[in-house]
Amino acid sequence: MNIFDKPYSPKEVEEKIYKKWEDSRYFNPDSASRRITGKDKKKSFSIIMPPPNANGSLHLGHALMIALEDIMIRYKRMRGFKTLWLPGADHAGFETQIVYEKKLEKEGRNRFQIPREQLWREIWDFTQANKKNMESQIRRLGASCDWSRKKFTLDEDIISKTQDAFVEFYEKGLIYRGKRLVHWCAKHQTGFSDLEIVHEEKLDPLYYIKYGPLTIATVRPETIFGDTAVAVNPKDSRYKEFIGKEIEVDVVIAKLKLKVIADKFVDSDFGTGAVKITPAHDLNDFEIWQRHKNEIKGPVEVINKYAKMDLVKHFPQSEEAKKYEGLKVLEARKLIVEDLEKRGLIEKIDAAYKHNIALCYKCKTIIEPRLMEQWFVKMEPLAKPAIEAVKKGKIKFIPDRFKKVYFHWMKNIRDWNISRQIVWGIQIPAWQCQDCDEWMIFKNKPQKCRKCGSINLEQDTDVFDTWFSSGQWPFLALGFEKTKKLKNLNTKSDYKTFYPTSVMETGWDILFFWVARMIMFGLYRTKKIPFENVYLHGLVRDEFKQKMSKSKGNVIDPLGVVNEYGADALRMSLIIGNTPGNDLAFSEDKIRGYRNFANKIWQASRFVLMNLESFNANKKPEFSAIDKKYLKEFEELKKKIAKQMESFKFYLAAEEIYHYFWHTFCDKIIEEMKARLNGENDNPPASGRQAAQFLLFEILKESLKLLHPFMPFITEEIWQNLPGNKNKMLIIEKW
RNA sequence: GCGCGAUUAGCUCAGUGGUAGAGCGUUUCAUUGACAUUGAAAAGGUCGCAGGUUCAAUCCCUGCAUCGCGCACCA
Repeated sequence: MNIFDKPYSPKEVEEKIYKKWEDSRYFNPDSASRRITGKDKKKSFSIIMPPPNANGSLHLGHALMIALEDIMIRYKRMRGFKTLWLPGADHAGFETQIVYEKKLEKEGRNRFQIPREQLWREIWDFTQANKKNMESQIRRLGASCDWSRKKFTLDEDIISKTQDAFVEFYEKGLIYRGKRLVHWCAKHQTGFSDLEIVHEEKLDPLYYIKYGPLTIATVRPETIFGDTAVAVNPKDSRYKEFIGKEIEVDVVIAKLKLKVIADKFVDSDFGTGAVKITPAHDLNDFEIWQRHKNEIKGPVEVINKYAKMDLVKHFPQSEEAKKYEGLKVLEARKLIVEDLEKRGLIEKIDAAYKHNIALCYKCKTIIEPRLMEQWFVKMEPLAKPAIEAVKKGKIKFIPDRFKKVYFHWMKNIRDWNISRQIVWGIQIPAWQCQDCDEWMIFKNKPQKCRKCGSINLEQDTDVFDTWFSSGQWPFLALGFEKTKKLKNLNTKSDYKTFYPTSVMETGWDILFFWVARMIMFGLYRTKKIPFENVYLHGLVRDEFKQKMSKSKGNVIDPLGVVNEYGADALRMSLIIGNTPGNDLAFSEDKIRGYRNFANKIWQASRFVLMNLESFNANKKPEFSAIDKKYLKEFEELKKKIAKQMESFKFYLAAEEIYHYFWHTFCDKIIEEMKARLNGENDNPPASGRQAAQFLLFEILKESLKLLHPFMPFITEEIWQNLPGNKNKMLIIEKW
């Protein structure tokens, strides 16, 4: 029975072929490289798959990532490299926790009422189920990754080594605990790093408030209770006489004695040129306080973690204070403005002052800066070598322009708050004495407090920012051991063979979150770059360039597409027309086009095979001039495509082979050969037919190889049905 | 505010210092002989605007405009 008697059915073929690949174990470099010969056999090529978040299903962005990486991997494997693509899944700390919290909400439950261990277990089960589902989805997309090496970011060894890193950083002085203003989301009840907040332009009233003898302008009058000073620019002649003096300010619930200080930060042209200083609730004011620690009073916290007023403790004797207690920030703002107005203390109000406010990136709740003790990583010493490595070209960015964005961020980097007040993550190995508050950093619980000797020690309940562990993913996933000397490592160690990895392929949107941190951590811990190339893909958008989102209803499910049109068609439609760093407009029309192309490959193969009667592959026929021209052309095409593959121009390579196969091989060569295959216009008939057969068969075979990285399933299926290819597999053929 | 992109055919995008390219779409024609998931052909572009460099600019430089994005502690 000839497989070409039926139309090509991706659904049947793809699952069958994937199973064959897995059974062959050729995804594993140890098996595959034994079968491939070539001068590059000893060289390795490795990609660590960015582990998808184990909190949902794969979306088109994942499909794009899989397609790109599989193309590189298959190409290099066929080129004879020892090729490893290591798959994994990410526990995705905060992200997963909020996905799970939404689920809890639907069930009428609340995370704050669930004991820590139980919540952890529940989320664990949740991620395990997602993980399994995602792995099968990755298979459907044709990923030739080595499943025997798959890793999860909460595997025991990963947790352990992440904690080691924290201890090591601490010992080297790169970690400190500090009471700082932290970006706090009152809804999620956790602090964030600078990257997890977004800024949004907003119009708010700007209040001019009589402030003792001065007038100040503010958008947050409710923080007035926490004011500890007034600042002016040292050069501002209007306020010269006040500098260094104390003024008395009526803040409704009390009279505050505040010192006037001079600081260059203050812009004389803004507002009145005098600024109220609230170190507990404003990042700038906090910094001003730090510069004037000896002159003025420190932070007075008047807003609590629920973003509600909390001031009676500071003003116990004030009756008025009780009125404000427990009010939400915005309610308190309204009330204080009313009260100030009653006292004639509001000078004027600019109704629509345009400014930027900080929001939680996830729920868009207004960030309430809050004074908290957290663990911070000193970034500057880590950033320096990471900037150098890119500057010197040890790590290349594709596209190159992202270097600039990277440098800009790295040069202005600030210390990184890695404490998160959630349960889903790797718990920080820090222990606090309950008697004297001393902190100790050890992998395991110390016997007793080093300061007071108490045995009453508790572990920090906070967990790491998930990027603290993902930042170390490339070397941790490859089994890096800090404790052993490198030369003592088993020679078969994956770390030794595959690190530094060849390419990190991921979305540009996580350049700072992830890529930059991997470079910093990699250089610091392993003394090597974690990868040689960074390939950054863009966002997959809908056909109108709109972001896909559930609420817009324009989400395309990659698995739905695979079921209807096949993974090969999906992959082509994600690759062609998609340049690195740019977003992609995606539509079903496009997929249909490549489904048609798959059919074209099928039909062309069918035609060539149908006409192979009495063909002797071992006997090289006499080629005509035009035959030679075609063969030469094809050789040139191969070289061109190889060059494009090496320079990461997959969109060009794919288009090139697509165009050649359809419009040169099918439309021209096959059409021309038809007459010769039928023995027409041929003298003597046999040789012309032989040459035509040879030519068609040769170009078909070689085209399948060129197409394989892009469309692995259909090419493999056809390959195995070519005469003489029984039990042979295209996946390990020499390119 | 600082920075980064983009601007080329109806749409989505490539591209190059020397008569403009692809895919999709459109129009016309063809066709039971691998394939209608097809073939042949056609229409369609002052390559955002203004200067400059050059023998020659869509490409290099400068400025401007429009759109998009990133970063950012001016109350």
